[in-house]
Amino acid sequence: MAKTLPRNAEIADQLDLLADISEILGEDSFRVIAYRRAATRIRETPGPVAELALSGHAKDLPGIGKTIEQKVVEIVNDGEMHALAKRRQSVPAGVVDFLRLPGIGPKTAARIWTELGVTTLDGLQEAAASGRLRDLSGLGARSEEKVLKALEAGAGRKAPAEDRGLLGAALPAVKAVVEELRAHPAAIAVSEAGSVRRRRETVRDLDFIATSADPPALIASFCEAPWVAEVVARGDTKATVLGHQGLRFDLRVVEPECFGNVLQHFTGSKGHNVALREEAQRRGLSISEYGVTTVGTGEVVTHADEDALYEYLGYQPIPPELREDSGELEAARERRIPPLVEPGDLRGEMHAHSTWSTDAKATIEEMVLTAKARGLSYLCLTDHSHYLRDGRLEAQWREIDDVNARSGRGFKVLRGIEVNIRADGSLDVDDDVLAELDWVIASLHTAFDRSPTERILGAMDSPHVDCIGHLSGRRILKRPGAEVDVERVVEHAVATGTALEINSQPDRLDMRDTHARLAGEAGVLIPVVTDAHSTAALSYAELGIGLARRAWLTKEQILNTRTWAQVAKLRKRA
DNA sequence: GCCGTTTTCGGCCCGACTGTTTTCAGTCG
Repeated sequence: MAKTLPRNAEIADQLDLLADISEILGEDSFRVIAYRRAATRIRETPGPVAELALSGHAKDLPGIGKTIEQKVVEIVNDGEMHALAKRRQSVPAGVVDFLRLPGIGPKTAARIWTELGVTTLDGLQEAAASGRLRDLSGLGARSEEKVLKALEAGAGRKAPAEDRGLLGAALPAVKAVVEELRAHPAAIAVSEAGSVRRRRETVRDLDFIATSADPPALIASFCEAPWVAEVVARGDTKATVLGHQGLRFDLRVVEPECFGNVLQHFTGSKGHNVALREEAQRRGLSISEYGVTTVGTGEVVTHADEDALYEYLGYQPIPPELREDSGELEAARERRIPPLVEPGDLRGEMHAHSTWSTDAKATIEEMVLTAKARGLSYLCLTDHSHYLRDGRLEAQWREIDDVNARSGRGFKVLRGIEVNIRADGSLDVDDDVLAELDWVIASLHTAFDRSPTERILGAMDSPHVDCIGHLSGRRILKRPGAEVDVERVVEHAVATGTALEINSQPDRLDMRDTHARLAGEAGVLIPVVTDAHSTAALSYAELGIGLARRAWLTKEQILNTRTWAQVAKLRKRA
């Protein structure tokens, strides 16, 4: 039997651990950076990197060379990179955990271990409590205090992803704050920044950049807003506050002439900025949040406008969602950044539920009214198949007909369904019933670990299945989702003419960005859907559009930017 | 360890903050 290949996440974790250990051992810092870069690259690669490494193509990925490719092959063969296996012998496992504590980096971690002989978090806690930490030069009572406080809060013992929240939870708050700041008389320009602006699926700190005629007044209004639970830091140009749900908001007020530079800097990503600066450096330019310096002359140029900054550097303006160091700089140099799909491009909803699904909250009519108000012209009602047995499907159709009769021209409800792909791969609705429907979504809802890829491929073979719902079944921050071979699925979607949805539920966002990009490049038709179980949830479309933009998708690649008549012609049964 | 519009060798982003120290190394984003 074939060996199961290590997942990208596992390879990346090993590289990150190797980087941590190498850093503690004081090895060449540029090699450490190379390990970390490779780890990030591998984590963001849509297909299995192990497979690429075996065929000698992993080194085609930027940041991966012969040596790291070989290390990936070692994982396949022996379960662990040899360099990692060797170094683990020399550094106690607990010392690596020190790095997760604030203020403790590789140098300090190494000295705590070698000079104090402390090798566990418990040992560190004791050393800090008994005042032994201050024996190290450069560390004092303040450092001990900080370490103790962090350890009490559980730092170092949990995974780093756990302090992130869902974009869907943060985005409404971010928009409200931007609007509030803009309405202030002292405000000139206000923008969100950071990972929210890039529409990353999870976020931590929420960043805002503003220009103002009276910075202290704007800062004051920000800190004294009713939604602020605690002011963490407050200066004349910068403040950090906590909201009541624990979200952290960061506002920087800057001079109007460098608004573009600061916004670009604080939008990130870090990888994008590093790559941008490296390219600039080769041309004798130095970029910072304060402007672009020509190294030879010392001349500094600032930009009030972010697009103008990119143009000055020789790039087509790059939408925030693409700034992940995943090919956007090269594309922008060659002016190949595509016009990305926008929220207003959507014409219909293709995955939504009504009270016919007992887990949903709104009637068909209520869903229709909200969809209409959002500017849509059709809605595929795709209630769960298991709630539509024993004549209930026909009854649902009668209600659909009634609603259609009442809502008149300009809007249409289509007969759809979301069928389950059972553990054995079969669909839980008969073909003769599916044949009568306008839109059929097949989804995994159970047994995620039982041959998910084969079950999905099988569902796509059905002439009645128009679309696969939430491909992996993941719940962000809750469960990882099925191990689906996305490359095979995408290939088969093209071959069978099956669509693959982008599900906009805040904790699904499934397919994820890198997979959606792969599907789009292959020519799969991709509906952006909300899977709404309430009228309010129809607004999640914005999250799905953010995901689609992160996947470099244009209006043409998104199925429901078309009218229903146009969509119907693209169905596999058409 | 990776990489190339000066380079297959010799580079590798930038600035602020922190805690400690007295000029800075380490950490952070």
